[in-house]
Amino acid sequence: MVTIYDIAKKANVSPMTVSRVINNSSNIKDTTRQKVEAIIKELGYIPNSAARSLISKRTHIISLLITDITNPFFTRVARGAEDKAKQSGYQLLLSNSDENIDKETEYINMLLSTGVDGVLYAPMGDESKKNLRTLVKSNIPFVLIDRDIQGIQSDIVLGDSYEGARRLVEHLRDQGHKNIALINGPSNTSTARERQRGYEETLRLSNLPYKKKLMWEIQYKEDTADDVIEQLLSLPKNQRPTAIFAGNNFIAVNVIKALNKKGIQVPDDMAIVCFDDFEPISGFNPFLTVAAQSAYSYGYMGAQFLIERIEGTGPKENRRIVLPPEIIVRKSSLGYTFKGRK
Amino acid sequence: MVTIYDIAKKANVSPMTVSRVINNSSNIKDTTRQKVEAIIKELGYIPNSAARSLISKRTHIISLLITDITNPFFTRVARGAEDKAKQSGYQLLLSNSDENIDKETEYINMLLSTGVDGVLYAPMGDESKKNLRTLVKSNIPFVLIDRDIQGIQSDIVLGDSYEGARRLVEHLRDQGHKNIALINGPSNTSTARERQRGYEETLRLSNLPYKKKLMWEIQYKEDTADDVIEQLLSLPKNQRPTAIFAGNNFIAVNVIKALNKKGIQVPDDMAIVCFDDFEPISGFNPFLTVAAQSAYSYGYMGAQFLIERIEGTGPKENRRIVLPPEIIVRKSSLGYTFKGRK
DNA sequence: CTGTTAGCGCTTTCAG
DNA sequence: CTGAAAGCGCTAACAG
Repeated sequence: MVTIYDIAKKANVSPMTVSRVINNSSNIKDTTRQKVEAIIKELGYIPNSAARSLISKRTHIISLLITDITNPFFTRVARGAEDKAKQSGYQLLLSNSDENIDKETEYINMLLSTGVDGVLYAPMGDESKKNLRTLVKSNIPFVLIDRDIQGIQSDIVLGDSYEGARRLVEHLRDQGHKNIALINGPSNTSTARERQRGYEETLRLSNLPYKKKLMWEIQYKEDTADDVIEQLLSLPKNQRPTAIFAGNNFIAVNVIKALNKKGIQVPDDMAIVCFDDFEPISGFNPFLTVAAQSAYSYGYMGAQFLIERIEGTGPKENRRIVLPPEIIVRKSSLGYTFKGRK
Repeated sequence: MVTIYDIAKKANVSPMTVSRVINNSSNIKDTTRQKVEAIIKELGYIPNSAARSLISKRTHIISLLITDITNPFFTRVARGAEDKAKQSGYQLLLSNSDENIDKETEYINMLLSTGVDGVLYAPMGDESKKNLRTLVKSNIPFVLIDRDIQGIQSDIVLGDSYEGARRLVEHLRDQGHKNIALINGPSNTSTARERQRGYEETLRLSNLPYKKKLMWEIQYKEDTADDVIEQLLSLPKNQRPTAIFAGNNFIAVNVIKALNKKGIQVPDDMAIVCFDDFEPISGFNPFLTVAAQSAYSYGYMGAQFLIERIEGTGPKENRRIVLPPEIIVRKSSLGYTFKGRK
């Protein structure tokens, strides 16, 4: 391994001078600088970042803690975060919590000992609060993305789940649907709660009575849609839903699969809408009507805010960015059964 | 920041004893260990990994260098790599080269200075050789995934592109297609070359003459499919393809979009097959006939081999794992035009 | 079983 | 503009 001492010896200067050259310090004679730079190149010297971190307390690594990179939503969050990180000279550490609080906690501990400069944090749910408290105690900057946690002060970038839900349900209503079911994600996430609020509010304002029997809650990751569908289909004909609002894209997929098993076709026999688009596939064989979120921006802006916190630029007050979802109407909510009934 | 000195003072032992406790060294009196551990917990001590790395030359970070996390294929590679890394106590640094050699080189330089323990490397193409040489020179272990590079010695995990191509083209032939076009990725990747070889070989063995005019090469990331489709459609009727073998999933999507612009419907007017599935969406609205690769395994096994290299376990000889693709026949290659013609 | 010493590679501080 | 000394937090090597 080449060190500044090797460079120094060969250049007949002190290690300190080499350090100054590396750090682009001013107050260096041009000829000295050139001589040193030549030798650095010649020997292929690379600064040892462990030694630097030991002094600077900075690693230039930020952690992206999400629930699952495999979800196209988070894939794009990751891409946005990575692009911004790279631009600013940071690297991105990837962690999947799998919506599991223990796994999340394990990662938090790994992150703390790795000494990341900050955490871009999509919490699995309200239980994440204890992990966030750990970060606060350790003085590690973080920015929340996608899901809000009550009582935690930080910058946050998320989507308007309430508004998206409202517009999705309005769309179903406008298609003539009366019995609209909600199959939501777990209510320990702010997004699920907001989506439910939007759902209930829209039904209320539309004079569509909402019934507990039409409202279900399942996990984002485990597929337990079969049970729910079983229950929904066993309702008396006049109460049975003709449309389903799924909490997110994965739930929608599982719901559709469960429906298909029962011989129910989407959209002919059942309309489906959900949150989160399926890029990049949605571009060519579009099927699901969705409230698409600017996932890339969540990552990009989140990383930007985080880096500003790390570097001490950026405002005193916490920023809260709420991005509007875009409703994209596709086949899954445009069945034949209700066409023209409006 | 809490250090071993703080712990030592409070426990009335030497820093070295604290260090031994942290590292689960044997030869520690049980009472001492317990006393120290209690204080570690009390003060919330976390070992400083920069200081450790400075001595051990290990960061317990491995880099995943891929072309684009946004491609579902690489998303799953990443997931596999991360799962294995976590199991073994490593963290994963994410880097997207975007099929761009300069970006890839930039990342290699960042990695070198971060001091990662190893690189799980999906090279953008043959140009990556110079970056691989850099790693070799710096003595950083790496494992290749997905794409092979001539003249580089290392463990490698990849798919059988030749075999997959053969079987996709045979499938098209069996559907009655005579004029089968190839729209391949850039020939500076081993995968594209192998797929082309499989394509040519199958046509030859099937006594289907292959023509230069039916063979095209485009980028994986830039969408230049429109030009190619324009050219293919302008061929005289008896030479015009009725089926297209696309080099990968992204190319297939762009090809389908380009066809649609021209009013050509898939699969009725044109059959399409390609490499790489579109998980997780393929599960419910399946459309493309594909040669699906075990992307997760590439990442998982690749990470395993890499960690074995890092830790000096594992065999002397380089391992070469070639995983067979699975052909999944779906709508996109089952059009009406040729049905029953066989 | 425990402690002392030295040093990993770099930068801060102070002196010239 | 340049250098010497000290130390970041930890552990290897040796001593007891």
